Amino acid sequence: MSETVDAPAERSESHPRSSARQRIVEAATELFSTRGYAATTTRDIADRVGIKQPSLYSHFAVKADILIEVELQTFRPTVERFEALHADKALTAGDRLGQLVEFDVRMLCTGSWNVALLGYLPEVRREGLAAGMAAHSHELFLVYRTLVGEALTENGRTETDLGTLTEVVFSLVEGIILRRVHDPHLDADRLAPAVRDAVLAVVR
Amino acid sequence: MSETVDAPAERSESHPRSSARQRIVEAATELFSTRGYAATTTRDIADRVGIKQPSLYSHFAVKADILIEVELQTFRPTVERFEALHADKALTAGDRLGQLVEFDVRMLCTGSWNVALLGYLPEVRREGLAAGMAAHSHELFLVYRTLVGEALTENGRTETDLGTLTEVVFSLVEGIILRRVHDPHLDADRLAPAVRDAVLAVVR
DNA sequence: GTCTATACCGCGATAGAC
DNA sequence: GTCTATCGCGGTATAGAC
Repeated sequence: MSETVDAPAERSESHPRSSARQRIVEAATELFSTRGYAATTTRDIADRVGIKQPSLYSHFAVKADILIEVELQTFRPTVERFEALHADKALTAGDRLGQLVEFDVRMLCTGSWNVALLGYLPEVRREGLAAGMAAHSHELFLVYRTLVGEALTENGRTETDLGTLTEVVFSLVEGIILRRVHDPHLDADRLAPAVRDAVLAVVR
Repeated sequence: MSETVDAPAERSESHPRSSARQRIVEAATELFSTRGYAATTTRDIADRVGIKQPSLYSHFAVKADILIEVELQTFRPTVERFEALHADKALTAGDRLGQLVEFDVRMLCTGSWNVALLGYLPEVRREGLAAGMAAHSHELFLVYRTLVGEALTENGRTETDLGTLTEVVFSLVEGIILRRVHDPHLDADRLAPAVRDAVLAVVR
């Protein structure tokens, strides 16, 4: 569960001299995202890395462990960033909500692949492999609910059902994941402000 | 491609005396939605229907054809309904947009299973099996764009990027599909008006 | 740690009797 | 149209040499 990370800071950018384990994780990230988990074979991954299929098992005991590591490396940095944005009390709640939305949409638009979709794949959820992503998503939902609540009171709205409105805001942001399925090359600079403005209009 | 439907009107409700073919489609709808297409085996489907696996091939030539039929039966009625709502010129554009959103959210919330997710599964898209759903989605997008455009002029807004705003509205509605993955029992009566109000706030 | 060889299983689909 | 039997393939994972 808790894993020590000893790298200085800039590690996840994929050095040219990455370890074999790291290259496996990166190949799997692409393949799982574009083909799905069940439809990606261990041979696909090994081919992409340039090793033979059984060599994967020197680094991971079972296929599912590769997916777990993909999750960890994908969502760890974003969670940290969310916490920082959430805590910056120098801004109004509306500004913090807006910044969070913009950051979130940019993450969903600009990652190399549409990794966020992974947590919604039925085979991933059914095999209980989405625990990390579900936890991340739930934590993020709580942050959104806090900010939406603060923004509402800031705007003098006390009548609204906070839970439902947070669901709507969350739906608006996460919907970007599905948009990206239709168009893999979303323009973050165009969409992020538009979604931010939409969220702020909803809580106003 | 074009298939004659000779049933009177009420056929898709699954009679107790359904044909074997129809029971296959209904079992597959549930299994594909909850386990994914690749992860659902033809034996799974046959077991659910109460026949042996090879008997499926008396009704469908290949597994993919079952998915195609699931798509057809799922999306045909909704498209017809969309057309009707879109064409009702007795209402203002805002009202028509609101009604369309409410209807759409209710469809996404209340179907027996989260079928809409099917069109976003990587393995379905990669094998070119999402054509029907993609066409449905594109057609729906055009309807939304028209209504969003009319609502904007109705509200005196001419400055806005119509394409981007339509993407935002669409994202808001489709995001419900992902919400339902987290919570399969969404309350349509609570969410549909909330999403409608959010959309109307965004175009105001 | 990577390789070759292979075990073992479950998949989609076919053949042919009834 | 459904059954039993089975084929051929490709999946994950292991064994053991190097």
